[in-house]
Amino acid sequence: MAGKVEARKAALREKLVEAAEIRIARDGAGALRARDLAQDAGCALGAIYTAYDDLNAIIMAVNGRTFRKLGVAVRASVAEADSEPPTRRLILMSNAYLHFADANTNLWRALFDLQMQSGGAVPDWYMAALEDLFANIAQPVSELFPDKGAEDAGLMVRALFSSVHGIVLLGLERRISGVPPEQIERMIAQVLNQIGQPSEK
Amino acid sequence: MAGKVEARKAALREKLVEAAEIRIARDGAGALRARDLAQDAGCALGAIYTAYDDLNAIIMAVNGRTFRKLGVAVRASVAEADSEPPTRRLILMSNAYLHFADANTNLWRALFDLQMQSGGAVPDWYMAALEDLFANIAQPVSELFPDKGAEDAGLMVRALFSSVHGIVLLGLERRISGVPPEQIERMIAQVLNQIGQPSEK
DNA sequence: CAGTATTTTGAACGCAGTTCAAACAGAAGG
DNA sequence: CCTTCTGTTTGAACTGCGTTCAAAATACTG
Repeated sequence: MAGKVEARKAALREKLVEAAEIRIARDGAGALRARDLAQDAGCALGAIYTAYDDLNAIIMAVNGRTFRKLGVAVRASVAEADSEPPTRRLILMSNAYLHFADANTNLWRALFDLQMQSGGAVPDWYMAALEDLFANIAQPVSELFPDKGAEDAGLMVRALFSSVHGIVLLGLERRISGVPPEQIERMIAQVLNQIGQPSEK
Repeated sequence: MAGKVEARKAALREKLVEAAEIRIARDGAGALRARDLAQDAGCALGAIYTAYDDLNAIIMAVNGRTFRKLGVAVRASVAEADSEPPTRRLILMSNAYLHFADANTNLWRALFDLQMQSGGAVPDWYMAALEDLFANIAQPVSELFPDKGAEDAGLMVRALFSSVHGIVLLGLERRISGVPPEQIERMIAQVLNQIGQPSEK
């Protein structure tokens, strides 16, 4: 039976990402240790490297799961909000983004903590996951700025995502921003309401 | 002579930050190695730890210099622009921020890459340097939103800084954003012009 | 110049990620 | 049931890191 070995390896991969996810969520991606992981997954140290190229690959696998959860959270925030005005929908999604980042800080940080040195190329599925996130805000943006061409609209989508990301990023870094979490929502709303306000004719 | 030893230590500290700055600028803070640093500074490995607590403290010292240079660049961008409208001044400063980050990517990244685990507290001068950065944009913001109270204005200042920071951060990460650098300016302008537009009254 | 205090040094320690020779388990043949 | 062969699993060992600290070098003092 050839599938037996495959199945075993798949089970190991699964156990490893699960263990890694728990540890990253608790202590951050920087504190992930191969030896701890082997212990948690009940495998030998070397076994890790039969399932993944290196620790970074495991972090990337965890990132894949995190992206999925983040996508679910963001989409859920506007699932029942079709009839809300676009600015309101942007705020709902941004707040969902904020709350996800706040509740899963270490996992969320790992998403943007790609080990910059290693290799260089980001996997395709990673880019695709980001595009998916962008896609959520493309609709409200096109409603807000119907006159913009495809290129400008695309830039605006990225710009808005990046803005909210920046506010959440520095906002959650209490030590840096000095802003308590409950005020981050207000900052997002201030910026998005301002952006979404109708132009003076 | 007691000052002799002090002077020597001060010279060593200086040589170490300079060497560290060069290496960080070239290879990033994550690639800084104690042994390389000792070689560059022409001192023994252990000597590093007579001048600084650890490598992190040296990175922080480099961050101090980077903050000063960044402050100079941002202030210079609006030095002759007193009579420009506030939105225009915000855009000028943001572009200066972008260009500084683009030209000194590794040094700039190190500013926000504080080793989150170590200690926890950020030094006072670091917070003060950030406040200085914020202070630059407080003036245009108060002109744009004269009705906002002190608290809301403060939040808006932080929100705008964070937004621009986010746009620059993800924008410079070509692998993530897929946006060529010359378009980042357009994103910033789109967002700030939108925010600065007069309300429909 | 001897003796003492201070500073500087780099070998050594502990702890990482990763490798790979050896131990092992399973299948096939005798 | 044992032997051999094959592919898998293992964890000791290798390398490279930040950091320490006993010893060597240097500077001070009587």
